[in-house]
Amino acid sequence: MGSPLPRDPIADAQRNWERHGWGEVAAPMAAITAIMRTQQILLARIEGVLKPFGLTFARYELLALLSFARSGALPMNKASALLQVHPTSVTNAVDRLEKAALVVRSPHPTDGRTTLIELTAEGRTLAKRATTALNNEVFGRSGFGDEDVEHLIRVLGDFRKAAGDFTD
Amino acid sequence: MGSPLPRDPIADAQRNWERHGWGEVAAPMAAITAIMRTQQILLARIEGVLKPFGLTFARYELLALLSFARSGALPMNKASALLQVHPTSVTNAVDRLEKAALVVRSPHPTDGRTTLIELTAEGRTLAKRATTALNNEVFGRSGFGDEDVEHLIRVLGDFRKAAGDFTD
DNA sequence: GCAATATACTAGGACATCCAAGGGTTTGGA
DNA sequence: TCCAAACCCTTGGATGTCCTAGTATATTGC
Repeated sequence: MGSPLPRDPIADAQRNWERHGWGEVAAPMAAITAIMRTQQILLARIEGVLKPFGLTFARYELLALLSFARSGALPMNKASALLQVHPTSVTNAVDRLEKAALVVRSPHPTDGRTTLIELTAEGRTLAKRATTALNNEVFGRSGFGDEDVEHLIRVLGDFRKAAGDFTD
Repeated sequence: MGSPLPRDPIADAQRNWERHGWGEVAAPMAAITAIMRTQQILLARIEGVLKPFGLTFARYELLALLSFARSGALPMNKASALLQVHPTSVTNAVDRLEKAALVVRSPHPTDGRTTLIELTAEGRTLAKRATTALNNEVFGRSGFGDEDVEHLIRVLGDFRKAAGDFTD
């Protein structure tokens, strides 16, 4: 999107924070800002790999989730909970996936309120192909060292748990 | 948005990856997914704090950036580069900030292509108040330990540099 | 058994991000 | 000098996220 900057803008922000008397929180501010930016970079890479498949990350996540469900189907509310996104976001993703014939909506057998999302054969195939691409082109070349990966999993896991994501 | 899950969905995904023969990349996948989710949680907290000020994070970042510029003004392309977002995102943010009378657009004195964004008095005041709130309610209570913060800054800094964000 | 409450999904709206294109301004090489 | 290439900002369109209702179906409690 732009050429490299001569200096790290987040390190600069951290210095500005310190210079203005916020030294106490300058480091956490920098860490949080770095997380935001890293997410942006990673998302762009992922979307780039998924584009040829006609998928976005949101839709891919749903496909992948369904592909791991024993029956290949899940209630929408379950998907919303597991993906940790708003129910309307799932509705949105399912609308588009259904248009692409990758999933189908079907009524829940016993609960009339619930809608099941079911993977189609094409959906399952595409999920597999997209997963291979992502693993080869993004996750397999994350740029993070093995130790850093372990550290990230632990630190962010603790954070997410403290934030109320899960009990465990 | 939902109540806590009984189990960590990312740890489950990692197990699924391993179970399907992707053990090599399961850990980086989990780390990356954790970064995405952590960003989502942090963004929600930040937006929650900024809402009373009538600000979003994107607009706040622009205000904060301007407040650190000596003259309180910056060219739009400079802001785009420093915030590392697409130029159209800056246009969008400036449109709204200008409607709220927090910034003003003015022509660049020597380059007719460039537009300067300038902080108004209210903009400067609001930036200061919002910064205090964010520092007290988010950055000051990040939930990350001091060592983890240092580690995050280093690891993500290396990642961003490798991704081409800056030279330094 | 029936009304009140809780749940599930969807429609509409506000925002943010990016990409593709278009119009105006500068710069640089022929 | 002058025109093509480069640069800057904006408009319009596609997506995604969330929130706030609104409708339909289940569950609960009296």
